[in-house]
Amino acid sequence: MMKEESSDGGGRGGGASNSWARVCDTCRSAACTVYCKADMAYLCSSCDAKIHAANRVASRHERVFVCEACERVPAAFLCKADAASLCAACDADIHSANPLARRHQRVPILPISGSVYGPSGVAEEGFMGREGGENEDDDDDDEAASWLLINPTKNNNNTNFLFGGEVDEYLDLVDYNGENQYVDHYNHHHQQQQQFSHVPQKNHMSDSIVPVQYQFKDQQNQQSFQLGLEYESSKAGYSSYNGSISHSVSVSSTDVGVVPESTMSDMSMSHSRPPKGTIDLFSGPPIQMPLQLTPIDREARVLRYREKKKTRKFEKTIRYASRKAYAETRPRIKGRFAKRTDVEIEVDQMFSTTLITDTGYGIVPSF
DNA sequence: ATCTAAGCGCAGACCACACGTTCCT
DNA sequence: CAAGGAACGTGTGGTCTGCGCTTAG
Repeated sequence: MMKEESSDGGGRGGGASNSWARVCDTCRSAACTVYCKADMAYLCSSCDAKIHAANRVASRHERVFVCEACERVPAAFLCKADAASLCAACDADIHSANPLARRHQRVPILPISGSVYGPSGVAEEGFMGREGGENEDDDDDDEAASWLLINPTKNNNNTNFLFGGEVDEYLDLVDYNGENQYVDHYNHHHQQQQQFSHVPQKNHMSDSIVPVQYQFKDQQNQQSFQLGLEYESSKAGYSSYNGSISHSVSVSSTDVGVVPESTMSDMSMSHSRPPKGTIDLFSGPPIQMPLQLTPIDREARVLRYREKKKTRKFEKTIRYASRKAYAETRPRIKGRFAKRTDVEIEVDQMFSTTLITDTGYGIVPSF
């Protein structure tokens, strides 16, 4: 879904967004976040707030969020699964990538009118309070923050194990989870919870994404919870995808304080205690979270998260075509690779020799 | 309303081995 | 410092298996 460097006007760079994001038509510095139909202008959230909060007429202007993928054209669809506003092109691009993506439920995006920054919507401080605030990013921000960042005042002693990784791993986790449907459930709360200062410490688990479920696979009496979400997966008709997601997101709510405590409490979690017989891995003293994120750091991390989210790919990527070719020709027993017999090796050698002599080329890995 | 069994779907494990990377001489 | 070899780690796909969820009885 790589975006081409289109030439449809709109300056590049600028602000805290992508270098190729369209910049605000007003301030010419920040990345635009909404498109005002009435003004036919792309505006950053700051200018949008200023302009459309100026008077009642202006506040009635219908705006639409800019596509979160290309950030260059107005969004046409809202992907519920990704919690992302996408233009038609990006929507088609992203959701044709693989069968899972195709199952994402999208709805035509509705224009915004009135003040999205006002108190009626969300607390101004929370929604627009940050410098260079990106309102369309707030879902992402909140999403990221809700997972990455822990309420410093309630330093949950359960959070450290699972989310012991550094923030980027957090991000990866969220990224991995893909589905952001919990955002809606969390938004309201996290919009009031923008001040996070602690992030987990880096762990030594791995440098890659590890599904949450995997880490607790062996724990008995694991009680999955789905972050208080009603996925309505089967009802919605994308059971398989949501199923997998639920696997990813599902964690032992009892054993792990995956979610910031405050969130947990708001979710009316019914499983607040480990079941009897299980080992509470998190009952120990809380690990200190020394790292404090400055707003800039936070911004950078959220941006990085968003970048990764945009470029994520669900399809399997073949890094070594030669290995793929070998794997496909390799003998198998019940799907498993089997040892080659001498005869097979000789045949292979004959073929490879023939191939080289015929074509003049050997098998060269293609990257 | 609750329990149980059956059915279904998905994620992960498994295997051998060529190739890439790292380390050492 | 460069070159060569050894050792080790990685990646690849089809099938099986276990687990969780849904549905029916």
